[in-house]
Amino acid sequence: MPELPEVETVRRTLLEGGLVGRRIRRVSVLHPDAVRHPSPASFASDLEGQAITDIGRRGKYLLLELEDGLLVAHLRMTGRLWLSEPDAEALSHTHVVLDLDDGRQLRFRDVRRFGGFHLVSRLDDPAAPRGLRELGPEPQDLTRRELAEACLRHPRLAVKGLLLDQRVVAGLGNIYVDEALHRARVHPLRSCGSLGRKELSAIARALREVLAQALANRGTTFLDFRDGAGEPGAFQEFLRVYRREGLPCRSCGAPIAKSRVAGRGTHFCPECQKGDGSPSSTAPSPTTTRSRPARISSSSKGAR
DNA sequence: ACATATTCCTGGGGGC
DNA sequence: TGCCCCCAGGAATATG
Repeated sequence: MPELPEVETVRRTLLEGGLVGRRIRRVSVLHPDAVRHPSPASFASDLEGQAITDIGRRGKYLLLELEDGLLVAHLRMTGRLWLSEPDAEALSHTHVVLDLDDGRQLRFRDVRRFGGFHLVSRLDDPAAPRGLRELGPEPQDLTRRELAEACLRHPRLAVKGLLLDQRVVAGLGNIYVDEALHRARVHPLRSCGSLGRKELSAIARALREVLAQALANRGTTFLDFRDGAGEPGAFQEFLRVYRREGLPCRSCGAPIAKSRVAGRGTHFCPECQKGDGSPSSTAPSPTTTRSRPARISSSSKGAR
Protein backbone atom coordinates (compact mmCIF):
# COMPACT_ATOMS: atom_id res chain seq x y z
CA MET A 1 0.00 0.00 0.00
CA PRO A 2 1.73 3.11 -1.19
CA GLU A 3 2.75 5.49 1.58
CA LEU A 4 5.25 8.31 1.32
CA PRO A 5 8.34 6.23 0.38
CA GLU A 6 6.42 4.32 -2.26
CA VAL A 7 4.87 7.41 -3.84
CA GLU A 8 8.24 9.15 -3.80
CA THR A 9 9.78 6.09 -5.46
CA VAL A 10 7.12 6.27 -8.16
CA ARG A 11 7.92 9.96 -8.63
CA ARG A 12 11.65 9.33 -8.96
CA THR A 13 11.28 6.41 -11.32
CA LEU A 14 8.90 8.35 -13.56
CA LEU A 15 11.49 11.14 -13.65
CA GLU A 16 14.25 8.64 -14.45
CA GLY A 17 12.03 7.14 -17.11
CA GLY A 18 11.85 10.47 -18.89
CA LEU A 19 8.21 11.36 -18.33
CA VAL A 20 8.97 15.06 -17.96
CA GLY A 21 8.83 16.77 -21.33
CA ARG A 22 6.52 14.18 -22.84
CA ARG A 23 3.34 15.38 -24.45
CA ILE A 24 0.05 13.56 -23.95
CA ARG A 25 -1.33 12.52 -27.31
CA ARG A 26 -4.43 10.63 -26.29
CA VAL A 27 -6.30 9.76 -23.12
CA SER A 28 -8.26 6.54 -22.60
CA VAL A 29 -10.52 6.34 -19.58
CA LEU A 30 -11.38 2.66 -19.31
CA HIS A 31 -13.18 2.99 -15.99
CA PRO A 32 -14.85 6.31 -15.16
CA ASP A 33 -14.51 5.81 -11.39
CA ALA A 34 -10.79 6.48 -11.67
CA VAL A 35 -11.41 10.05 -12.81
CA ARG A 36 -12.69 12.05 -9.87
CA HIS A 37 -12.60 15.48 -11.46
CA PRO A 38 -13.70 16.75 -13.91
CA SER A 39 -15.97 14.46 -15.95
CA PRO A 40 -14.09 11.75 -17.85
CA ALA A 41 -14.81 13.49 -21.16
CA SER A 42 -13.47 16.84 -19.96
CA PHE A 43 -10.57 15.09 -18.28
CA ALA A 44 -9.56 13.56 -21.58
CA SER A 45 -10.02 16.65 -23.71
CA ASP A 46 -8.27 18.92 -21.20
CA LEU A 47 -5.28 16.58 -20.96
CA GLU A 48 -4.79 15.82 -24.61
CA GLY A 49 -2.07 17.88 -26.22
CA GLN A 50 -0.50 18.97 -22.96
CA ALA A 51 3.11 18.39 -21.99
CA ILE A 52 4.16 17.18 -18.54
CA THR A 53 6.56 19.79 -17.17
CA ASP A 54 7.49 18.36 -13.77
CA ILE A 55 6.60 15.67 -11.25
CA GLY A 56 6.10 16.51 -7.59
CA ARG A 57 4.68 14.91 -4.49
CA ARG A 58 2.89 16.01 -1.32
CA GLY A 59 2.22 13.36 1.27
CA LYS A 60 0.84 10.40 -0.66
CA TYR A 61 -0.31 12.54 -3.58
CA LEU A 62 1.63 12.44 -6.82
CA LEU A 63 1.56 15.74 -8.69
CA LEU A 64 2.03 15.71 -12.45
CA GLU A 65 2.54 19.32 -13.44
CA LEU A 66 1.24 20.28 -16.85
CA GLU A 67 1.69 23.26 -19.11
CA ASP A 68 -1.74 24.36 -17.99
CA GLY A 69 -2.92 22.62 -14.86
CA LEU A 70 -2.06 19.91 -12.41
CA LEU A 71 -2.84 16.21 -12.59
CA VAL A 72 -3.18 14.87 -9.05
CA ALA A 73 -2.96 11.12 -8.57
CA HIS A 74 -3.57 9.07 -5.44
CA LEU A 75 -2.76 5.36 -5.43
CA ARG A 76 -4.54 4.52 -2.17
CA MET A 77 -4.20 0.79 -1.57
CA THR A 78 -3.52 -0.97 -4.82
CA GLY A 79 -2.97 1.72 -7.41
CA ARG A 80 -0.06 1.53 -9.83
CA LEU A 81 1.20 4.20 -12.20
CA TRP A 82 3.96 3.28 -14.58
CA LEU A 83 5.58 3.84 -17.95
CA SER A 84 4.79 1.06 -20.34
CA GLU A 85 5.56 0.07 -23.87
CA PRO A 86 2.37 0.25 -25.91
CA ASP A 87 2.47 -3.41 -26.85
CA ALA A 88 2.93 -4.58 -23.27
CA GLU A 89 0.34 -6.97 -21.94
CA ALA A 90 -2.88 -5.22 -20.92
CA LEU A 91 -3.20 -5.99 -17.24
CA SER A 92 -6.69 -6.36 -15.83
CA HIS A 93 -8.01 -3.43 -13.80
CA THR A 94 -6.19 -0.91 -15.97
CA HIS A 95 -8.44 2.13 -15.75
CA VAL A 96 -6.59 4.99 -17.46
CA VAL A 97 -4.00 5.02 -20.24
CA LEU A 98 -2.19 8.13 -21.44
CA ASP A 99 -0.52 7.78 -24.85
CA LEU A 100 2.68 9.80 -24.94
CA ASP A 101 4.42 11.49 -27.84
CA ASP A 102 7.38 9.09 -27.72
CA GLY A 103 5.11 6.12 -28.33
CA ARG A 104 5.05 4.92 -24.75
CA GLN A 105 2.12 4.94 -22.36
CA LEU A 106 1.55 6.04 -18.79
CA ARG A 107 -0.82 3.44 -17.39
CA PHE A 108 -2.91 3.50 -14.23
CA ARG A 109 -4.11 0.26 -12.75
CA ASP A 110 -5.98 -0.21 -9.48
CA VAL A 111 -7.56 -3.50 -8.47
CA ARG A 112 -9.59 -2.08 -5.61
CA ARG A 113 -10.45 1.16 -7.40
CA PHE A 114 -9.85 3.33 -4.34
CA GLY A 115 -7.30 5.45 -6.17
CA GLY A 116 -7.81 7.96 -8.94
CA PHE A 117 -7.12 11.31 -10.56
CA HIS A 118 -8.09 14.94 -10.08
CA LEU A 119 -7.27 17.31 -12.91
CA VAL A 120 -7.20 20.82 -11.46
CA SER A 121 -5.72 24.22 -12.20
CA ARG A 122 -3.37 24.33 -9.22
CA LEU A 123 -2.77 22.98 -5.72
CA ASP A 124 -5.32 25.21 -4.01
CA ASP A 125 -8.00 24.74 -6.66
CA PRO A 126 -11.29 24.14 -4.83
CA ALA A 127 -11.72 21.08 -7.03
CA ALA A 128 -8.52 19.55 -5.69
CA PRO A 129 -8.99 16.81 -3.12
CA ARG A 130 -9.70 18.29 0.29
CA GLY A 131 -7.15 15.94 1.80
CA LEU A 132 -4.46 17.49 -0.37
CA ARG A 133 -5.38 21.03 0.58
CA GLU A 134 -5.42 20.22 4.30
CA LEU A 135 -2.20 18.24 4.38
CA GLY A 136 0.16 18.68 7.32
CA PRO A 137 3.93 19.03 7.02
CA GLU A 138 6.11 16.41 5.38
CA PRO A 139 7.59 14.06 8.00
CA GLN A 140 11.09 15.33 7.24
CA ASP A 141 9.96 18.79 8.29
CA LEU A 142 7.91 17.76 11.30
CA THR A 143 9.39 19.24 14.43
CA ARG A 144 8.98 17.99 17.97
CA ARG A 145 7.23 21.24 18.70
CA GLU A 146 4.64 20.72 15.95
CA LEU A 147 4.07 17.20 17.18
CA ALA A 148 3.64 18.47 20.73
CA GLU A 149 1.09 21.05 19.58
CA ALA A 150 -0.89 18.38 17.76
CA CYS A 151 -0.81 16.27 20.92
CA LEU A 152 -2.18 19.21 22.85
CA ARG A 153 -5.11 19.40 20.45
CA HIS A 154 -5.83 15.66 20.75
CA PRO A 155 -4.66 14.69 24.23
CA ARG A 156 -6.82 11.59 24.53
CA LEU A 157 -6.17 10.19 21.08
CA ALA A 158 -3.91 7.15 20.76
CA VAL A 159 -0.59 8.27 19.28
CA LYS A 160 -1.03 5.90 16.36
CA GLY A 161 -4.25 7.66 15.42
CA LEU A 162 -2.51 11.01 15.52
CA LEU A 163 0.29 9.91 13.20
CA LEU A 164 -2.20 8.48 10.72
CA ASP A 165 -3.98 11.84 10.50
CA GLN A 166 -2.75 13.43 7.27
CA ARG A 167 -3.59 16.89 8.63
CA VAL A 168 -1.04 16.40 11.41
CA VAL A 169 1.74 14.92 9.29
CA ALA A 170 1.54 13.97 5.62
CA GLY A 171 2.33 10.67 4.01
CA LEU A 172 2.24 8.13 6.81
CA GLY A 173 0.18 4.97 6.65
CA ASN A 174 -0.15 1.83 8.65
CA ILE A 175 3.23 0.29 7.85
CA TYR A 176 5.47 3.22 8.69
CA VAL A 177 3.54 4.33 11.76
CA ASP A 178 3.96 0.87 13.28
CA GLU A 179 7.61 0.80 12.28
CA ALA A 180 8.38 4.27 13.61
CA LEU A 181 6.67 3.67 16.95
CA HIS A 182 8.70 0.50 17.41
CA ARG A 183 11.92 2.36 16.67
CA ALA A 184 10.87 5.09 19.08
CA ARG A 185 9.93 2.44 21.67
CA VAL A 186 6.49 3.97 22.15
CA HIS A 187 3.36 1.84 22.49
CA PRO A 188 0.81 2.63 19.75
CA LEU A 189 -1.98 3.01 22.31
CA ARG A 190 -0.22 5.66 24.35
CA SER A 191 -2.43 8.71 24.62
CA CYS A 192 -0.94 11.79 23.00
CA GLY A 193 -1.33 13.77 26.19
CA SER A 194 0.85 11.34 28.12
CA LEU A 195 3.88 11.65 25.84
CA GLY A 196 6.96 13.41 27.16
CA ARG A 197 9.42 15.58 25.30
CA LYS A 198 11.95 12.82 24.81
CA GLU A 199 9.30 10.50 23.46
CA LEU A 200 8.06 13.11 21.01
CA SER A 201 11.61 13.72 19.84
CA ALA A 202 12.14 9.99 19.49
CA ILE A 203 8.99 9.67 17.40
CA ALA A 204 9.93 12.55 15.10
CA ARG A 205 13.43 11.12 14.67
CA ALA A 206 12.15 7.58 14.11
CA LEU A 207 9.81 8.81 11.41
CA ARG A 208 12.66 10.50 9.55
CA GLU A 209 14.89 7.44 9.90
CA VAL A 210 12.43 4.78 8.86
CA LEU A 211 11.18 6.78 5.89
CA ALA A 212 14.74 7.42 4.72
CA GLN A 213 15.57 3.73 4.97
CA ALA A 214 12.40 2.74 3.16
CA LEU A 215 13.13 5.22 0.40
CA ALA A 216 16.70 3.94 0.07
CA ASN A 217 15.16 0.51 -0.49
CA ARG A 218 12.61 1.79 -2.99
CA GLY A 219 9.59 1.16 -0.80
CA THR A 220 7.77 -1.84 0.61
CA THR A 221 6.15 -4.45 -1.62
CA PHE A 222 3.96 -7.20 -0.29
CA LEU A 223 1.73 -7.81 -3.26
CA ASP A 224 0.73 -4.73 -5.11
CA PHE A 225 3.28 -1.97 -4.98
CA ARG A 226 5.33 -1.32 -8.11
CA ASP A 227 7.35 1.76 -8.98
CA GLY A 228 7.11 3.90 -12.10
CA ALA A 229 9.08 1.31 -14.02
CA GLY A 230 6.98 -1.62 -12.82
CA GLU A 231 9.54 -2.86 -10.28
CA PRO A 232 8.82 -3.89 -6.67
CA GLY A 233 10.51 -2.40 -3.61
CA ALA A 234 12.69 -4.23 -1.10
CA PHE A 235 12.01 -2.65 2.28
CA GLN A 236 9.69 -5.48 3.35
CA GLU A 237 12.88 -7.41 4.17
CA PHE A 238 13.81 -4.87 6.81
CA LEU A 239 10.51 -4.35 8.58
CA ARG A 240 10.75 -4.87 12.33
CA VAL A 241 7.09 -5.28 13.31
CA TYR A 242 4.66 -4.86 10.42
CA ARG A 243 3.19 -8.23 9.42
CA ARG A 244 5.56 -9.97 11.86
CA GLU A 245 3.01 -11.15 14.42
CA GLY A 246 4.45 -14.01 16.49
CA LEU A 247 7.93 -13.62 15.01
CA PRO A 248 10.79 -12.56 17.30
CA CYS A 249 11.40 -8.85 17.82
CA ARG A 250 14.60 -7.91 16.03
CA SER A 251 15.66 -5.94 19.09
CA CYS A 252 14.83 -8.20 22.03
CA GLY A 253 13.50 -11.47 20.67
CA ALA A 254 10.06 -11.25 22.27
CA PRO A 255 7.22 -12.29 19.97
CA ILE A 256 5.66 -9.39 18.08
CA ALA A 257 2.05 -8.75 19.09
CA LYS A 258 -0.85 -7.65 16.92
CA SER A 259 -3.97 -5.82 17.99
CA ARG A 260 -6.32 -3.21 16.60
CA VAL A 261 -5.70 0.49 17.20
CA ALA A 262 -7.48 3.36 15.49
CA GLY A 263 -9.30 0.78 13.41
CA ARG A 264 -6.10 -0.69 11.94
CA GLY A 265 -4.18 -3.86 12.39
CA THR A 266 -1.35 -2.78 14.69
CA HIS A 267 1.96 -4.52 15.28
CA PHE A 268 4.28 -3.85 18.20
CA CYS A 269 6.77 -5.45 20.57
CA PRO A 270 5.22 -5.83 24.02
CA GLU A 271 8.70 -5.70 25.59
CA CYS A 272 10.27 -2.78 23.70
CA GLN A 273 7.05 -0.74 23.62
CA LYS A 274 5.78 -1.07 27.14
CA GLY A 275 2.94 0.75 28.73
CA ASP A 276 -0.28 1.32 26.86
CA GLY A 277 -0.72 4.59 28.72
CA SER A 278 1.65 4.71 31.63
CA PRO A 279 4.80 6.82 31.50
CA SER A 280 7.74 4.55 30.91
CA SER A 281 11.36 5.13 31.76
CA THR A 282 11.95 8.34 29.85
CA ALA A 283 8.97 10.57 30.51
CA PRO A 284 10.41 13.71 32.08
CA SER A 285 7.07 15.20 33.02
CA PRO A 286 6.81 13.53 36.40
CA THR A 287 3.27 13.96 37.61
CA THR A 288 0.32 15.25 35.61
CA THR A 289 -1.77 12.40 34.29
CA ARG A 290 -1.86 9.13 36.05
CA SER A 291 -1.63 6.23 33.68
CA ARG A 292 -4.67 6.30 31.49
CA PRO A 293 -5.00 3.39 29.12
CA ALA A 294 -6.38 5.47 26.22
CA ARG A 295 -8.53 2.66 25.08
CA ILE A 296 -9.49 3.21 21.50
CA SER A 297 -12.00 0.48 20.97
CA SER A 298 -14.51 1.50 23.57
CA SER A 299 -17.49 0.84 21.35
CA SER A 300 -19.99 2.13 23.82
CA LYS A 301 -22.93 1.62 21.54
CA GLY A 302 -24.21 -1.28 19.59
CA ALA A 303 -21.59 -1.18 16.90
CA ARG A 304 -21.46 -4.35 14.89
C1' DA B 1 -16.26 19.83 18.03
C1' DC B 2 -14.46 15.64 18.60
C1' DA B 3 -13.67 10.66 18.11
C1' DT B 4 -15.01 6.57 16.21
C1' DA B 5 -17.54 3.61 12.82
C1' DT B 6 -18.86 2.77 8.22
C1' DT B 7 -18.18 2.80 3.45
C1' DC B 8 -15.95 2.03 -0.93
C1' DC B 9 -13.56 -2.36 -3.54
C1' DT B 10 -11.40 -6.93 -4.86
C1' DG B 11 -8.29 -10.85 -4.30
C1' DG B 12 -6.49 -13.90 -1.18
C1' DG B 13 -6.66 -16.96 2.59
C1' DG B 14 -8.81 -19.94 6.14
C1' DG B 15 -12.37 -23.09 7.34
C1' DC B 16 -15.14 -26.77 6.12
C1' DT C 1 -12.43 -28.50 -5.55
C1' DG C 2 -15.32 -25.01 -4.23
C1' DC C 3 -17.95 -21.99 -1.57
C1' DC C 4 -18.47 -18.76 2.09
C1' DC C 5 -16.83 -15.40 4.93
C1' DC C 6 -13.55 -12.40 6.58
C1' DC C 7 -9.65 -9.49 6.07
C1' DA C 8 -6.50 -5.84 4.20
C1' DG C 9 -6.82 -0.29 4.68
C1' DG C 10 -6.73 5.52 2.91
C1' DA C 11 -9.68 8.78 3.32
C1' DA C 12 -14.47 10.54 2.63
C1' DT C 13 -18.63 10.35 4.94
C1' DA C 14 -21.84 9.12 8.63
C1' DT C 15 -22.88 8.63 13.40
C1' DG C 16 -22.78 9.25 18.21
